[in-house]
Amino acid sequence: MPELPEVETVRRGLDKWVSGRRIATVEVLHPRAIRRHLPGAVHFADVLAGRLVGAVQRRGKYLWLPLDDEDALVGHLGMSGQLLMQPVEAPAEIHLRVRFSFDDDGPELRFVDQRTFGGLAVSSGGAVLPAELTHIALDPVDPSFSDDAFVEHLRRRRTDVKRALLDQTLISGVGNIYADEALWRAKLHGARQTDQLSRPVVRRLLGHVRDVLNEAIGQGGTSFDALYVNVNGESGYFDRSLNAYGREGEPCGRCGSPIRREAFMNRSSYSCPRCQPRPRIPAARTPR
DNA sequence: CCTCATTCCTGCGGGC
DNA sequence: TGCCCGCAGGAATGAG
Repeated sequence: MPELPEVETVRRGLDKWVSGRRIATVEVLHPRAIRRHLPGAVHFADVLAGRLVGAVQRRGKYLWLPLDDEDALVGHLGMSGQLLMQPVEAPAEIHLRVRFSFDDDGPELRFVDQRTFGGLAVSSGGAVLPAELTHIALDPVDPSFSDDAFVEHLRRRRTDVKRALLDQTLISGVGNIYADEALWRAKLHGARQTDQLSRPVVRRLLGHVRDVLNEAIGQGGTSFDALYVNVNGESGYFDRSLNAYGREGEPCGRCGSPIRREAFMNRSSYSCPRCQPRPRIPAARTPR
């Protein structure tokens, strides 16, 4: 499940392996992988052939390869997407969706994606910031991220704090895993209402979000299975550091209470029943 | 402008 | 042995 640390790990690998190289040919093996590229697969391949790749960029869970002539190749890994560097002669992966060769005949770039939630698209004139990403908020690792603006914005919302953390237009890069980890560190239940949290509490929570993301980046991300890997096909090992996510029934690292799992937004939330008590009024929705 | 539910997709594992 | 179902879940989309 690639979130910011996993995408950043991929970005670093891509930057090392494809920046400065010129794309030769592009082969689209599954149309769904380029569904966001409205002109279609033939145009996608044609417009990328011969383009020089610049320094690889990232915002939240999106990454993009700036191209000469100010366009950009935008990518999102979705649930199971991988961007892999492979020797040209390596056999095709089962879920290989798009393949890029380079004019130096070196290793090729492959987009592999089992569940096809991810995708690639060419953004016209999007080298600095692709138009497809303008609605995505800065991520907390970005030097331009404003902590003050985030605190005010979140407190003006009327929703659960976990929903807010997952809202990419409010803060980007946080997914289910790191939301649960940050909430555990902040000793907050995800169902707490955003408009009832004090500024210091929100600020502290943001600090934990940033810490957990940075620590995970330092360890090459989290991986529970082979679905998430870096460009060399290796898994990160931050999962050894997880305190809440996926640990149902295991003792809380602070108080020893068994970690609980609750349904939330058609997925799972993990938390400590003692450190993170459920709010007394789960969803008191008073008309304004 | 919000807020929220729905939808996309496939492999895996549990239950019967 | 094999089938069915639920689960994993990021983000676009549209309704209200």
